[in-house]
Amino acid sequence: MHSPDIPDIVIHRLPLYLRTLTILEEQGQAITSSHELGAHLDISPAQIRKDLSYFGEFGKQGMGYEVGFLISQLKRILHLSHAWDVVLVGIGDLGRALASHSGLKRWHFRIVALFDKDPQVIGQSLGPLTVGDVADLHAVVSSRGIKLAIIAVPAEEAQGVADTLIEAGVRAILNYAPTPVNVPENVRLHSIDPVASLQSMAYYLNEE
Amino acid sequence: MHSPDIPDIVIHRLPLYLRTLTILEEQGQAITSSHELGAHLDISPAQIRKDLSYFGEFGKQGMGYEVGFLISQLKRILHLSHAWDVVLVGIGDLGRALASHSGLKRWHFRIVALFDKDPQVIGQSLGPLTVGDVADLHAVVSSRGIKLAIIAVPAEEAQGVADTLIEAGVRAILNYAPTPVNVPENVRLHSIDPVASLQSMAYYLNEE
DNA sequence: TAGATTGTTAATCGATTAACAATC
DNA sequence: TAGATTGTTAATCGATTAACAATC
Repeated sequence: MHSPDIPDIVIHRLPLYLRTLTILEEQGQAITSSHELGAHLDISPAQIRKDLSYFGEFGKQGMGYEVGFLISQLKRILHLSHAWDVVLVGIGDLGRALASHSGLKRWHFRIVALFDKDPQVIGQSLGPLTVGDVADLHAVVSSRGIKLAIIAVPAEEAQGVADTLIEAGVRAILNYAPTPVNVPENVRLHSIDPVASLQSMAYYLNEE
Repeated sequence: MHSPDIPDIVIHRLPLYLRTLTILEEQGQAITSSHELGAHLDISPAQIRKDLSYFGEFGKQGMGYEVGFLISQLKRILHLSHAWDVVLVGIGDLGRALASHSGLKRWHFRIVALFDKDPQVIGQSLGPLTVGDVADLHAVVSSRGIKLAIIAVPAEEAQGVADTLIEAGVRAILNYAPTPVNVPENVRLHSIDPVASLQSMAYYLNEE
């Protein structure tokens, strides 16, 4: 399918290349170079060329990269050629903000099911969707074959929700709960943790 | 002040240690070990000991680490002994969710000022705060000496807002706008980008 | 052709891990 | 004391960068 030996950090940079290329394309630019991409992203040209070389040859010597072609190749590599269904668990303030996040739709991540455990929240409508009872999470995820999930529940519930999702067939989780979540190694996990980010940034601030 | 040669990736792990230690303390545990911390976080014990050794000696051979002591030391190292004022720019759905984020208060990051450019939003109240006009951003940030900012504006406005913040004295920015933001090297920047995260996770999912 | 830029190799740089003496 | 665990060194591992032949 795909080489399992490509470093994860390389995979993480591909979406950045894709986004910059998309902006260039919207601006009507047909050709770019590793140097130009690197300048936008603060990444060295050599690294960009090396990253791309894991997947093939996409440029022409002396000339650079054709923007539209490289976009199509990156979408193919990242499996972004079709839309992905996503389940969202935890409909608090953050969950609601994510449910209406236009950037997800724009990039063909469709939130197709919402769940919460609070009886006050279950049954509420958000746009076209109705919040389901987390008790039904396993059944819905497995019957619909959903592979991607976003967790926005309190820390205490995150591990349990993750376990249910994985058992139901989810293969990748975006976790907003401020807690470590353990997953088997065949499941991808990204945690988004603004408090941890602020805490590490505080290190670099002088005390007053 | 502090050694500038400590790897950034080490600094990023310290908040994870701090959070796990805090959970252990809440559970009434007085002593822990690099092995136990590592098991919670999926980090090797050797790495935890090495990370801590950049800052001093905090454990006892044969015994481990005193939880409360290590917490206090990590807070000191990360400059978390006092509260930090934070300015939040961009009061959309995500901005509102962040404004009411209890985890920030819990960790003594106080959002003390809100800004937006939309006349419909300016003047609205969120809890104790009123949304200000982004035109006043520079004046408020510089007069209050705010060093930390969260950006939750649309992509097109992120760079301009960042430039204003930095000019007004902000030294670290948590960026939720889905766009690369360039900052001088004496300013810290963390970008939170759920779409990029989902895109890189999609790589690991088989197409169907 | 001359200039530019790719793809790739080898060198460098940096982070992680294994191992163990010190010692509680 | 015996067992356990730290702090640290050296070895290993992996990622980034520099350099350049190939060639558009």
